Amino acid sequence: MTARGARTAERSATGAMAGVRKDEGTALGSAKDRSTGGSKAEQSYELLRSRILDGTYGPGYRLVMNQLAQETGVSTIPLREALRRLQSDGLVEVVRNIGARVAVFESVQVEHSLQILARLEGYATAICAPLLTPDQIAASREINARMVAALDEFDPAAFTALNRTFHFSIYQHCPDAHLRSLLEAEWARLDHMRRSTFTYVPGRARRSVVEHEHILDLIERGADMAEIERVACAHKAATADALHQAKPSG
Amino acid sequence: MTARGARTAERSATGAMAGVRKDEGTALGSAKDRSTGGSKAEQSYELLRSRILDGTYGPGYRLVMNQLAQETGVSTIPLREALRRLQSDGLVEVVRNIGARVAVFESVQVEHSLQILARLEGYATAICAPLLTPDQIAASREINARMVAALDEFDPAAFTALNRTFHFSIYQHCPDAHLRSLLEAEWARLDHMRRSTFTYVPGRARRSVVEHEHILDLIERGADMAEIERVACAHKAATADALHQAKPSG
DNA sequence: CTATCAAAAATCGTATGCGAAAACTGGGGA
DNA sequence: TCCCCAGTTTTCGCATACGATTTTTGATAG
Repeated sequence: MTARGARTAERSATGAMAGVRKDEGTALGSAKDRSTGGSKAEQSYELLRSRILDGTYGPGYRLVMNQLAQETGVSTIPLREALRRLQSDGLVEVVRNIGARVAVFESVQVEHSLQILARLEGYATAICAPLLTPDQIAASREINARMVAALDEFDPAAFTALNRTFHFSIYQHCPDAHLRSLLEAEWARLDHMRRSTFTYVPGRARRSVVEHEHILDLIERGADMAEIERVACAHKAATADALHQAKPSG
Repeated sequence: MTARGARTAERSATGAMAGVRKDEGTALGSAKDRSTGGSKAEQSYELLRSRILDGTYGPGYRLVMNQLAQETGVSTIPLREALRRLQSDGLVEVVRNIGARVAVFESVQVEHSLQILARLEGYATAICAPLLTPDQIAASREINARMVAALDEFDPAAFTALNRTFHFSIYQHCPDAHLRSLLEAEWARLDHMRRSTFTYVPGRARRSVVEHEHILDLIERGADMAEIERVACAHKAATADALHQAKPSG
């Protein structure tokens, strides 16, 4: 081994993130952009991600680095990193020497993602259940009530958004940060996929809110974690199945 | 479509100047390496990842870009991408303007990861079960037999490696590529974590191979997917529980 | 001897520029 | 008419260089 690297890994074992707060500097990105995030790579990642998720860059949209650089005012290097991260997230597909484009999903993958999410969410819901305070349960119940309202107003978009908010309200304090991260990534994928193939099974939403209430009841009465997991998993798996029934063509 | 026209690449505002040519056959830079491994970013990713997973770069090891660049012969740009991807994988922690270091895990996270893996693996095993041919089942059974052999020879490392091989032999043909990707990432995390806190519960391995056989039997006789999922999930969750019992301090 | 501050070192962040690989386009031959 | 091939264009890949920020250290006052 090279003796040169002997001084590595010795410094500052604490290494915690320092709360830096330094403004002033480059002329390109507007000042507020920097305050929100950190590096331009980070900002670019957030920007591209939000644009993909809100549909500005639809499925199949080609993300050309030079073009994006000119558009956002940053150079290609931060954009490259952002695209790589989005690639890891599964939101864009990158081909060497060809380019990157927003991922295109087939409808069957929505079901796949829902099934994966069912498992993760079931587990997360179960381990978070004993940690929830009555206040938090009430807040979740209130979100569910707003879902009913969105349903009455025939607002599928709001319903979907609230659905996500509902589930995150349950496992937002999940002790396993990695699990939270996986859930967020999977929800993001799902949100984007639903933009590709807009899927909405009519009868499903009504049952969904009923199941939400059931889950909350189980949590409230301190039910067994295994049962909560089973119910929460079945809840989302039922959505996947409903989708499968509605679109057997794939 | 619409994205096609607005390009205006705007290149080569500069004429011909400073034709610097570099032709050094460095460690990663030789021409034939490109055909084998892809881009240098990809190669760097694979290299760093393998070194982290095989323990060359242990937990907490500081990954200094300049040093890595000098060591591997590539510039910092591909290394940055590699580190970002490893960050997404959860194998390294990157702090802005500070540096990257190999992630350090607490023993409780091994249990968390095992629990997550249990859910994903249970589902994957279930949906792959009807797709397995008798030959493939026989191959999996043979791997399980080698696990028994490793157990008789008191070779925990080989046992762990075979355990991974066994499970991948079942869901290697999983129709959901994303699920495969998640499983691989989670296994990688787990492999690395086990390097941090070497965990091995004595009695667990024997039961593990028995449960493997049980899972194979269920697959062979075409059992219900729900039952296969339940058993496969319980199999790995039992490992997590065994760990929890053995180390209540974590 | 300790605390504080300034200068220096170390490290990351990103802009610029050039080379290389793939796609596109046009012309020539079967 | 269709296929093949060479030149052009577009785009990514990455090496270098410089700027920004953080940490460390050495000197100095208390």
